[in-house]
Amino acid sequence: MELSARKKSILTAVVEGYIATAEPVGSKALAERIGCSSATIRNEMSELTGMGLLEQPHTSAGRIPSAAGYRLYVNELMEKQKLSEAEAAAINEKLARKDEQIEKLMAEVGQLTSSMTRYPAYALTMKPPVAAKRFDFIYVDANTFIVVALLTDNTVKNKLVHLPFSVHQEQITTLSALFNANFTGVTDREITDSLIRSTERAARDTYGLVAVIASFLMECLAAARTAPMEVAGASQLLNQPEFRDPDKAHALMSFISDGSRLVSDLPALGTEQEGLRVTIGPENLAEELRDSSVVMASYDAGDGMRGYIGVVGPTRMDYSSVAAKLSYIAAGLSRLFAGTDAPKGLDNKLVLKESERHE
Amino acid sequence: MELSARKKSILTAVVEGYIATAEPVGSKALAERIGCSSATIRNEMSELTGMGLLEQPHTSAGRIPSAAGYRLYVNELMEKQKLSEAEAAAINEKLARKDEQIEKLMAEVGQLTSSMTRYPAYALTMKPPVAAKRFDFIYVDANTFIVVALLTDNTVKNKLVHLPFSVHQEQITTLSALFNANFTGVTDREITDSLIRSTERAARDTYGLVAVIASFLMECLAAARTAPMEVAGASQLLNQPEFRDPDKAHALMSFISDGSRLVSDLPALGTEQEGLRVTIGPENLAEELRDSSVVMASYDAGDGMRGYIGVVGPTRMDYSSVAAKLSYIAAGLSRLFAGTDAPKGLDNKLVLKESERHE
DNA sequence: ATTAGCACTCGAAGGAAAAGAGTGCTAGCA
DNA sequence: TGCTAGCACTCTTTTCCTTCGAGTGCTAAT
Repeated sequence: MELSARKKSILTAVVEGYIATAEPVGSKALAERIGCSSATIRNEMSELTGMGLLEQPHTSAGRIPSAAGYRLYVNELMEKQKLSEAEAAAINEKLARKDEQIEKLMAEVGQLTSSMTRYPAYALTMKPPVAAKRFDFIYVDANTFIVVALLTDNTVKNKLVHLPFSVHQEQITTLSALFNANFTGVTDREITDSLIRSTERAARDTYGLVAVIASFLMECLAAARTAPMEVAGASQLLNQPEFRDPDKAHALMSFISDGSRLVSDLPALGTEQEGLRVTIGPENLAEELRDSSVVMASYDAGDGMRGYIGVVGPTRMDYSSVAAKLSYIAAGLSRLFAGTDAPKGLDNKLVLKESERHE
Repeated sequence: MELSARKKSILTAVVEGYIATAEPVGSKALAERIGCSSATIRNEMSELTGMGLLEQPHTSAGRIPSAAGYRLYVNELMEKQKLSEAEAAAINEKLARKDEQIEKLMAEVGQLTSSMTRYPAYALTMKPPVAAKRFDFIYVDANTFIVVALLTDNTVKNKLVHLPFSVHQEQITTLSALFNANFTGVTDREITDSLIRSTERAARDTYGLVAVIASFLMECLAAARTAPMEVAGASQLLNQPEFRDPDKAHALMSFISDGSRLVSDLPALGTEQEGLRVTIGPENLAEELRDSSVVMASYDAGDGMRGYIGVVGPTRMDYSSVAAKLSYIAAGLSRLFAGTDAPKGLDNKLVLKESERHE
């Protein structure tokens, strides 16, 4: 059922008023803004309450939006807000010098997001499965060699291996050839015991060397896929009046500080609109988030990777402003990963397309 | 001036009572424990107050320890507490399976420390300067090669380089030889412009390749030295009654969440006793820590590295228990790094001494 | 030196009253 | 029919006052 225009503006005004002040909004305050008397507003509000879009904390208080009210506001009523030039400039400046390794970049993006929105923020990247493209074994000395693996996502992993016995250069070379033959193009799930056994036989490896290197490879491949989740600015929660109760604050903060809990619940839900997803209060799966809202934006991290940034806050979150900021940052990140912003901090004569580096 | 034995036990009782209850301690409560009447206690407490060891929140309240009182308690009165077997077992178990890269290890140690003490914790490692031991350049294709650097701390760093022009295998080999000749044994401070220039000339490098690789190297060396600082469990603060005021909690939490602020102030102060250092309230340099105390323990991380773990809490911190736990964890870490605990998670037939891996 | 006793202080807790904000409803008006 | 003015009513918040109790400081007695 479609709402009348006036109901819409009343709902909008209640939502925005409540977002701004954290106090229930009364009819009198709206009369001027809507352009009719407070009694009329009261009637309308009463109906909106009946429809489940507004709530009354108690009989003689103003109205606050219900989860459904927020949802309607976010879906239909909210105006797309623009960033101030100063804000845009601040974001651009932060993103401009980003040529670091991806973990650091994510950590800084998290902090940027948190400081711009004044809510706790998280940042993560989802990667597709990877495999090794090639192996190189560097012979260091009789007891030492280095395994270097170039992965399909163009990251490089390495491992220094010390042995309690001697090997010859040729043995290393053989091993290298075997790994290049047997383990390239293989994802972590495809590394089976039988693959390891057969390679061991081929290498005449009685010391478990193959197994060690294979398990190193599996670890790398698994790690390359799991998202490094960054959480920043958890203490921003304490700015919000709804978290002046330390117990509530503590509960939510422990939850969001545990990245794994957050990430396992987040991507499952909500529908995405223009790369933006808003999950309001009880829509959240996690019990701990039932009084909170989550706004997340996604961006294209290149090579089929998808990245996410988001913030957590009370349901009374400034959705409009947060959405604008997240979209802006996400767009900046997409651009960054697309490489149209040349990575800086390197000698630009070279225009190296610097891959993600691993340390 | 030396305190009488009775004054000492009164001070001890006040400190421990206040630590336990967060309430000012009155004379009546102590009478039984000390073994004389409350009036006597009052006289003694009055003198202790005069000496600046105790304080009165207001006329008709009990006494609480002053910073000086805590200090005296920590230095002379506090009994070394032993861990319960369950606690020790929990720590051992956590530390037992630690063969990961150092950043992850530090993060987990921080979390362990925080969860054992119920205070926010931090963990960091100070490393001596490092240099490269050897370079290997892996030719991938005409436009791509990988630089692998083995550092003196036995970590391996690598970088994938894409070129907008072609190179031959031999050019890469030449470059490799030059880097092994000019850049091994060189710390980050010693990489000068003139060194880069002369290498560039020797390599007939007109594309700035040498500069790019050198700057990569500098970054690695610098990063290898700077401590990765991990902060964990900041939300534990909210368990403490002194941080029920959200503003205070927020102020301190933002401070400790910013690792750099913390690390710059911490190591400067306090005197270390048996690897343990306690900094009480106003002894802290940082304004934000003036109402808080910091306890840190150091451990030997091998290869001349020193590691630190610590917790931040109210001045009314359970120094005795925290000190015991930190010492135990620190000792465990020293043992871990000394390698007497064999790293697990690897095929033990091999007894690989696995170096720190870099990704 | 220690203790019992007592007057005094000051915060905490409780409770009634007043204030204030907002509603729901009814009646009147265009 | 839709809007508005008015008013009684509800419920929270604030304020103020009292009471209570813990604890002190001091004095006098042991």
